[in-house]
Amino acid sequence: MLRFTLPDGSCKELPAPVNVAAIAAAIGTGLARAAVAGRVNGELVDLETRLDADAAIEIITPATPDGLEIVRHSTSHLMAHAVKELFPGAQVTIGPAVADGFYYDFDYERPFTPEDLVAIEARMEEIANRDLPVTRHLMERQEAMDWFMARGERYKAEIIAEIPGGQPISLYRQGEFMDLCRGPHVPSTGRLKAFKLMRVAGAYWRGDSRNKMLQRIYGTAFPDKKGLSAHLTLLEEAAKRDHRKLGKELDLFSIQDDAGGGLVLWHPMGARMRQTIEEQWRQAHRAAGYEFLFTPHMANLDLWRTSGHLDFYRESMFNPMTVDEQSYQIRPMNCPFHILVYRSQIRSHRDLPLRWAELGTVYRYEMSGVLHGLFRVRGFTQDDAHIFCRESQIESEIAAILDLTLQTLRTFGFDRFEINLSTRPEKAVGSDAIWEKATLALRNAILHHGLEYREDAGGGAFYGPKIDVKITDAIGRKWQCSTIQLDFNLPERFDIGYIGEDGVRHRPIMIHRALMGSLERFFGILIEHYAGHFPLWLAPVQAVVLTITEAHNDWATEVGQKLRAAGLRVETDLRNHKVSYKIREHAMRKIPWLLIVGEREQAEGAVSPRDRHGKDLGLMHVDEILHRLLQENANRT
RNA sequence: GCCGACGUAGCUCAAUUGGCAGAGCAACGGAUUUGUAAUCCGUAGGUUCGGGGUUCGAUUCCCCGCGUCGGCUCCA
Repeated sequence: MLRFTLPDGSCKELPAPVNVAAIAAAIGTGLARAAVAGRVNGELVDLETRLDADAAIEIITPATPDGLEIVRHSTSHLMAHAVKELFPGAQVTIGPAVADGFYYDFDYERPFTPEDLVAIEARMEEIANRDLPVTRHLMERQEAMDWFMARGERYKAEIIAEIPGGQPISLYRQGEFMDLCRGPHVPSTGRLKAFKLMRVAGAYWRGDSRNKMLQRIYGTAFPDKKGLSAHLTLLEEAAKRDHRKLGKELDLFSIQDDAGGGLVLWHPMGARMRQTIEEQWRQAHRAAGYEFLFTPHMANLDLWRTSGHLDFYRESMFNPMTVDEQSYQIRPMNCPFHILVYRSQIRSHRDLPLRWAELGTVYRYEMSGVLHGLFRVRGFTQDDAHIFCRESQIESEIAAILDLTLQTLRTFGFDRFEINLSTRPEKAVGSDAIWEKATLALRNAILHHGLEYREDAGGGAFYGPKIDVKITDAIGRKWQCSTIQLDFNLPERFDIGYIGEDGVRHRPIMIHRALMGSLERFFGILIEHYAGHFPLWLAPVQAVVLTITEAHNDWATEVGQKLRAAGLRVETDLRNHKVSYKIREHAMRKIPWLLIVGEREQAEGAVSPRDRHGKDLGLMHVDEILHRLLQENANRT
């Protein structure tokens, strides 16, 4: 008898030999039907895996993240199978499950067309319906290489050559199709019921642009049709929120060839929003004890030589320009300037910490193919700041920065965070002692906030450990905006110091941090997060007063003036059009409040407010709506 | 940068096998004075991304360039 411990702590005893599927069956028929794989002593295995010792076991169903990944991985094999049937000349390479589905890279004589995708998907359906068993086979290294080489699958042979010795080489067979794979996989192709091929794209073998470009087919798969259609709906929803589309519709910004790719033009409505964002930022920083700097957009190339950017950041920098026979560099970062300000006088330990912030516009060279709306640009403004402090102040400064970060993100409607702490990489500057001390300070600051975090060991930059904060938007997508980065390098390179209590010169610690990251990108995220329906405090136009006929123009004008005088962004629409026409137009502009003015309103010194959901609040005195709007504006809801 | 798809009026899109480049919205002019998501009539609007080629004839086919979009880390 073998004894299997289930996740809930209970046990099942079964006579050997037994496989994972049999254990699932012993637990329940429903579970057995849903099972796609098992986890035995922490390791994922196929259902057919035979067990001949006691073990901790878990049955994996597609409802779990692991199960879903297996379904997707198996679907990628299904796709490769279909491709090999339709295009026998195609070589298979790799085909993993990824965040939203899966892909498989092929080497084929020509690119796949959208029509090919339709055919491949149809063939996948057919193979799934054949319900072929998916079975695992172990092979000797040489045998496996010969097997693939005999079939012209050179990529697979290359992969096998790289598998470390001692590791078993496993292949999975479904019908005529056999693929090198670690597994595990679903037990049969019939288990794959809901998938869709999304697009073809070029992708380099091993992601290296020196290698051959392969044809990558992306697809997605779910345990059932319902999951698939929910996912497709989400994609549609994301498309509706696309900031490039909304940016045009709401006339917020543009990016035009005449100026250049990746260079953003902020239109009046977008600029209003940016000013609101910046004003909020300034006020929060003032309250948190920051000073503000303004520094130039370019500098003598020597500055970038001293900072080291010329060595390790060159690829992202624009070429220098020549001024009076000297080379000048448009800035990719703000930090060297802040250091120059620091260095402009002798600093005492009593001066520290110094917290200096700047909305600094920087220019970075990005390859043309990666430019993407506001998300990936060549000129952008960082909400940058540098804190110079003593070692002993690291922890409290980091804690304060975290505070300000979360407070800022919450203000903009984000309240789900994911925090990442990245520690010392192999190659690094600074002593082990300072790394250890600093990393501990960062960890403590996070714990002090009672925040959960993940540690990325070795993921830090060579010049210091860092904390990244990711936010989750309204449709569940994650974005990294904030970053808090310690720097042991620049203070050294610029040889900055402060005089300590002991009268001796010490090296300060430098902290770089950005909360929103790039204002352009953050703005894009805000647009998508709110789908253009901005909260009142951010909306470029907060209310429009609109008339029924021109007999009400005077009153409407007066209302507009009164609201504007109170600091609200209010327009009046006196045009000779039907109300329904005007309402439609402003509703499409996603204006939060429409204030309708007609005979009755005029007579009573009132307006009839209509909220963004189309709800008519009825007659309301102008002072009352003013109060209400101011309230809403102040609450930032 | 590389692979693929795409590029038509300010915007969203049409235009058989190559045969006079169109519609709606927006703009402009006029009529309409209107009560909660589109009043009616009219006018104007184009180097079909740029350049070259094939052809009697090119938005359409071919080549080059530019731009946009989707990708190019997620290791069998």
